[in-house]
Amino acid sequence: MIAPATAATVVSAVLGWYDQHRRDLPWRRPGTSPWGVLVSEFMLQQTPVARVREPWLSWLTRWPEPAALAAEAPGEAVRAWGRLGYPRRALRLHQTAIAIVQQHGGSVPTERSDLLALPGVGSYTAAAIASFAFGQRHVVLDTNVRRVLTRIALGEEFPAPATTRAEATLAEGFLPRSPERAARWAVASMELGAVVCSARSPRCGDCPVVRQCAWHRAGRPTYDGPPRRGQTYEGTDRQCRGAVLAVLRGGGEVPEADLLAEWPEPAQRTRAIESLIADGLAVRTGRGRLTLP
DNA sequence: AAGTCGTGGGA
DNA sequence: TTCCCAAGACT
Repeated sequence: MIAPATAATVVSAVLGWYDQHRRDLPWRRPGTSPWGVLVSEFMLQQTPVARVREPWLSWLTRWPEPAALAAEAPGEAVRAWGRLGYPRRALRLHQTAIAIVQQHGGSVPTERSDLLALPGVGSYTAAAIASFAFGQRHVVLDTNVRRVLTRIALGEEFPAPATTRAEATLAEGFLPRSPERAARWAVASMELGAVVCSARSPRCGDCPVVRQCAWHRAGRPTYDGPPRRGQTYEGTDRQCRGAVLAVLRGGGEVPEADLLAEWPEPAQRTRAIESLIADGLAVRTGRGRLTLP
């Protein structure tokens, strides 16, 4: 835990820092719709900010509201997703647009429980949308905030692999009472983690709360917890799926036999195609051809 | 609850 | 060059 007075000091300092140093991101512009916020949150799941900027702008131009996307074939969403990665997110975003139209009259729901029920919206994303789009008071615990709080309050370099309840409790200890301030704290603490308190090379010299940071005070000890899971990619099914989908994104129907015919592992190629179909990211048309859904 | 799911860039 | 990891969700 952390002393309430200390938490309040940290919040004030971080809010002040945010006012001065916040990045100008398109989805933070005043006037961004809840739909715009929702789309940004989908795109930002595991994808860096820099790569989301352009796709977000064109996405919102093409589909300025949920109904516009809902009216499209899912494959259009997958194609427009481009190389953002994890294309199932595009599918889920499309499904979410449909759910918003069918169950919420075309407007992004404001209740956290309703947001949570949308496909592709988990604990973090629901809280983020409710906070950023509707100014509500929620614990918004993403990878940035987890790292910031772990360093400040626990004195460790990295949080545990999985979010614990103790961590959520810790985060609640920082959450300001007023919704307006809580919502600002949510973005601000995320921004601090993204820009200053980064995973690789934290810029403690620029940090507004170095003096309150247990990790810094302890001499920035190196992480000694359980091994952080690596993400080997070369040679995996994911790589193969990505290659298949890249071809399908090119458009048209592709003869399955020609699709990645040169792939070194035929079994893996077959597995990738079947799993993409199972996921709804590809469909077989007549005569053994594959296309986007 | 540990694995799976893309892709690219900075250190 | 290689490695690490980035506003997670889902099973």
